[in-house]
Parts: sequence; structure tokens; C-alpha cells
Amino acid sequence: MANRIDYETMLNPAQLEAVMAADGPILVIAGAGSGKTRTLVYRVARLVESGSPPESILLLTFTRKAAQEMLDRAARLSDARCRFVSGGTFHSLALKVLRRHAEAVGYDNSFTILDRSDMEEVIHSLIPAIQMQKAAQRFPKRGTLANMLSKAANLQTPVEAVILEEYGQFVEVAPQIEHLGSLYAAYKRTHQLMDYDDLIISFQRLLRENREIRAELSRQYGHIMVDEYQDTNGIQAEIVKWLAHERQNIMVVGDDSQSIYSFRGANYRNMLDFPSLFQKTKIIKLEQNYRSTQPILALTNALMGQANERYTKCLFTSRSGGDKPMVVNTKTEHGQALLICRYIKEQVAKGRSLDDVAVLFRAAYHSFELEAELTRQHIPYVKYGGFKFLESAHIKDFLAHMRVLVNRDEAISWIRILRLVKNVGLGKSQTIIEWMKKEDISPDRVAAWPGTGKREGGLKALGELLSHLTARETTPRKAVERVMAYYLPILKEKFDDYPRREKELEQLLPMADRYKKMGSFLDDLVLEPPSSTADVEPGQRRKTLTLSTVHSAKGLEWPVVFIIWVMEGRFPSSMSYSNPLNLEEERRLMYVAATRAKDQLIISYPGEESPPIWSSYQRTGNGLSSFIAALPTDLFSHECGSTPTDRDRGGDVKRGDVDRFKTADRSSPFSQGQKVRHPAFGTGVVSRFVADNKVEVFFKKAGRKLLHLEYTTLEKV
DNA sequence: CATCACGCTGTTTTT
DNA sequence: CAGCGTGATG
Repeated sequence: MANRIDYETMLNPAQLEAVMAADGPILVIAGAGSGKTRTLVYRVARLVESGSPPESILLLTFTRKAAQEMLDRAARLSDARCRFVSGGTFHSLALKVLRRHAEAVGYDNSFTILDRSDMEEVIHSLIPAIQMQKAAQRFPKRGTLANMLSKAANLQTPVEAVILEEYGQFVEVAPQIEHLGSLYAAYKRTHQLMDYDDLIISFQRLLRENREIRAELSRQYGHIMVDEYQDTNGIQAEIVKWLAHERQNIMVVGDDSQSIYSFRGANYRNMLDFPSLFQKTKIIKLEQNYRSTQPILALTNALMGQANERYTKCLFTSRSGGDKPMVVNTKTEHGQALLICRYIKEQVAKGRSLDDVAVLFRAAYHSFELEAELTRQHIPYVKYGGFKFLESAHIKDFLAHMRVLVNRDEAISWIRILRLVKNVGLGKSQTIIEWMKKEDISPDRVAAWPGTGKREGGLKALGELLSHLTARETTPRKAVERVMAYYLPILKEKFDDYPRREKELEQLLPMADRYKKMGSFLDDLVLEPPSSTADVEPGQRRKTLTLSTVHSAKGLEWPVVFIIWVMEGRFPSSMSYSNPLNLEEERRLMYVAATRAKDQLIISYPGEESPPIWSSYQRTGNGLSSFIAALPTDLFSHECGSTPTDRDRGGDVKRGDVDRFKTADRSSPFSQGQKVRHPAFGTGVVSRFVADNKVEVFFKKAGRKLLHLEYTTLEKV
């Protein structure tokens, strides 16, 4: 039985207006902490309560998890049917539609999705195809190329424009990059591949060009809501336009001050353009903040007050009292880590739970130093953002065995799995793939390759595995079990840290249980990758500290928030290449981070005096210092943390026998060519000296792998 | 094919 | 500094 909701007492007037608003286009400008999610949840509940069929309601969010959580909340609030509301990301909706209608954009419905690393791999493999006049020319690496092509796609602009705008150092090779871009597009087409960008672009095309599909969808969705609208790009805005064009029942919610996805073409101006997209748009502003104390809000308001362009007004809060935010110059990065550990221990001693605390930063690697210190001090933490579970080698290897069956044309996965066979490398795997294609050989008959000899005997086992996987009665669960049996020996051979990797692979078993078809299992893995740490049920969640990139912390809140604003190395403008900060976006990033805090906010930075990272790569400052300098000083307390003289490590140092000896100009306990062991990477050979406390070690087992490792983590073998 | 030495060069964030 | 490409060697 559905509960009756007393909307008037649960919502403030502006929220109530948004929830109860009649049909028609609505733009909700919702400041940080203003109950945006709450409003959406109540609106879903309200729509269902008043008789809208759940399937006719569409809730587009930034992550699928966010959608799921909102729908669960709505279901608990009123009516269990809220769980049947369609919710997800633009990408997941696009995929759902394209799996049925891909032929309308010239694809088979069984196309494969390229994740980011696949995309880079394809691009990389195409570089030799563009004949460069001179090898001497500086050419971007695969990651940069992927960024450029992706941005061009998202902005729907020529690559050349993106290069001119943002990658000045590569203007000379712009024609080659453009050429590469077209090769990449052609490759995707012939091999039935779509990257993340293609999903939404194809969806947009489908809606734009196919009247029937457009009509079908826009009729199906009687009410559409879009969260985080400030982070949508032009393509997504057009998708919204088409989806809602029939009924016009569209509500978008966002905050231009929190737009931090410009790297993928997002533009907060979408918010402002919305009324011109839909005539008679009703605008509702949520300006009351329920999250933060007044001193925190004063700081965040002042911070955004510096912005050149800004559409939302200042927020107000009724939460009086509370501590002023603290800004600490810790001088060094290690000092920053020590400060946080000390502070957290104090808080815990006072009875605060670790769950209440989060540490936020801009880039995943900014927390490395802190993570080391937390581990030393036995403070448990979970980290979000950065490292992708799905993109680690063993997971990709594993899933590749299933991917080749869904899309036989999938050369990337074929190369992956063939190279895992003994004595088959890049060259041979390409020959085999060509042969299979030419002769139209089914996957399970790989071993029939004419070149198969004693050395390639492993192909037989691979063929057997694939024939089992093709069997009609195979479920995703059984497939995972089969591949597991086949792949585990390879894993053990290839990686010395296989226990950890094996455990991660086992996480795939329960996930596979939820699917009937291999294809949808793989789709979901790409669009909703599981986090690297096993998901723990909320009830039994351990008390842990949260570390997160600012991007991954969006929409969340904690009583205590630390922000670590690491100085990044940047090339000074005196060099041929310099990379200045985008201060406007950096400020919004800072704003998003700071507005996560409910009660206490501590911002730390390691100081302008930080030494250069290496000779020409200076730490030329970050946005924080300029923002802080421009703020009224009474908004925060400024402290100068003491410089830690003793680096506070060394307690757990000794591993192996260390007898120092001198080389030409460095002193090292290790000699070149010496065998060493590392707890995570296994055994390797010392290749060269790289720093006073580091050697480069070559690991044969994990493929071609050179790492720079500290002496203290190595043990002589 | 697998291993290894060495020189060059410069951001990051996510679906 | 450290990741990556190149090219030499077994």
C-alpha cells in the first residue's frame, strides 16, 4: 500500500513548486545543497502517485547508481512502483535504444562498445598508418589523441579547431591528427565498434533523422527529468530536445557554478539556453542551502563571487554557528598527509566516525602520498575515482574471451586473447585474425589455423573454450566459470600478484548471475564498471575514511571535508610548451569540493615553496593560492603547518639485506642486473638507477613492464 | 617471440 | 622523474 506524502511539510516553497509544477518545460536552478535530489525524488513519487505509469517517466542522471538511489528513495517514500521508472545516464539510454535500432545509423545491433582504453588502443594501432613525413616531429601520445578526438566529437567540431584552441603545441601535425581521426572513424565502422562518444552521437542522429523512432520515444516518455544539467553538452541538449518535443514535459535541474566537465564538451550555458530550446519554460530557483553551516557557506559564496560569469545567486542557510573553514599551508606534501592523519585521529578520539570524513582532490594520484601514510598509520579508507577496475589488464584479458563471441569482428579482443597463447605474439595473432576473416572461420575453430604447430599448441585449448562458450545453453554465469578455468593458469603464469587479481575476477561470478545474455552482461560492465573495492552492503559497511576525486564526489556530502590541493608541475611560459591553468574551471572544481562539507572544512596546500619536480618542470602554483589571496581574510583561519623535519617513515623500512656500495656517482644497495622481489609486482631485474632512493626494475612476467621503485620496497633475491 | 637497454618528452578529471 | 617508444640481442 502506498504511503501518503505530506508534501507541504516535507518541502520548502520553491521545492514544492518544482514538485507540484504542472506539465510543461521547467528549469530548476538549484544551488549546492539546496535539496536538488530531494526535489527530484519527490517529483518522481508525485508523478507516480498521481497516476503516471512508471515506465513513462524518464530520469536521466550522471551515473546509473545515482538514478538507482533516487528511485529507491522514491519507492521507499511512497510507492514501490517507483522502481519501474526508467532511469540511467544518457549513455545507457542511448545504448538501450541503439541495441534495437542500430541499423538506422548503419550498424548491426550487435556492435561492441569501446571503453576508454580500447579507444586508445585502436588509435594507437592506427598511428603507423598515417605516413608521417618526418619521424622527428612531435606527435601526441595515445591518451592525448583520444582526448582531442573525444572533445572534437563532443563539441561536434573539427579536430583542427580543438587543436588550435587547446593543443597549440601540436598545430604542425594537425593534418595528420585529422587524418588519424578519419581512419579511426572508418575503423570503428568496419569493425562494428562504438566508443562512448559514438553512443550519444548515434542516438542524436537517430532522433534527428528517424521520425518514427523519435515519435515512438517521445510518446513513450510522458515526463522527463534531467539531473546535473550543467554538465550536459550540445549533443545531449539536442537529445533532450527530441525526447521531449512531443509532450514538452521536461524538467532539467542543475547549477552552473558546479559545471566541471568541460573536458568532455559540457557547457553550463546549456542551462541558460534551455528556455530558448523550450518555449514557455518556467524557471524555479532553489537558493536555500540545507547542508552547510554559515561560515562554510560564506566562504563558498565568496569563492564563486570571484567568477567572471555566474548565473545563480548566493545561497543562504539557516544553519548558524559552526567553525570557520581552515586553510593550512603545510609546506610539503608529506606534511599534508601527516596533518590529515593527525587531525583524523583527533576527531576519532572525540567520538567522530571515520564515515563522517572525506578527503577530496583533483586528480587520483594526488592522494598517493596520503594513502601511504594512512596505510602506515592503519587508518582504513576507500577510494573513489581514478583507477578503473575494468581497465586493469587481467579483467580486460578475461572479458576479451567473451567479447569475441558477441562481436566476431573484434580485433582488439582477438589480439588480446591470442597473445595469451604461448608463442603467439602480435605478429602471429594478426595473421590468424586475417586468416579467420578471409576464410570465415568461426571462433571455436582457431586451432585449424594452417600455421599451427607444436609451439602453438595452446590454440587448441582456446578453440575448445570458445566452442563451450558458443554452446546454446551457456549462461553468463557458466561462461564466466569456463573462462575462469581456462584463464586462471595463464593469470598465475603472467602475474606474480595473482591472488589479488584472482579475487577481483571472482567478483564477476555473482555479477554474471544477474544476466541471461552474455551481451547485456558485457554492456553493463562497460557502462557501469564495478568499483575496485568490493561493494559492501550499507548496513554492514565498515567504518572507513573516504578518499575521492572531486568529480566522483559530486552530489555527495560529509560532515568533515578535507581538500588537498596539490601543486602541480607545470611548464613555465618561457618554454616552447606551457600549460596554464583554466582558472575559471579550477574555481568551480574547488567550489564543488568545498560545498560537500556540512560542518567542517579544511583546505590544505603544500605551499608555493615546493621544490621543482625536476629541473625544467616547475611547480608554478595552482589556482588555490590566487583564489585564497583574493578572499576576505576573515572568512577562514589561515595556518602554517610546521615543516616535518623527520619524514616520519623508516619504521617499516628494512627488507632484505642491504649492503651499500658505490657506483660512479650514486650510492645504492642494488646493482644493475640484480634479481629483486617486490611485494606487489613479483620478481624482476634491476635495470638502471633513477634516483637517490630508486631503481628501475624490469618485470618479465607482467609483460613488458619497467617500474621505478623505492629501495625500501625491494628485497634481494 | 621474448627480453632488455636507453633516450626522449611532458595534465587531469569520466560516461 | 617516469612512462613510452625504439631498436638490439638471445
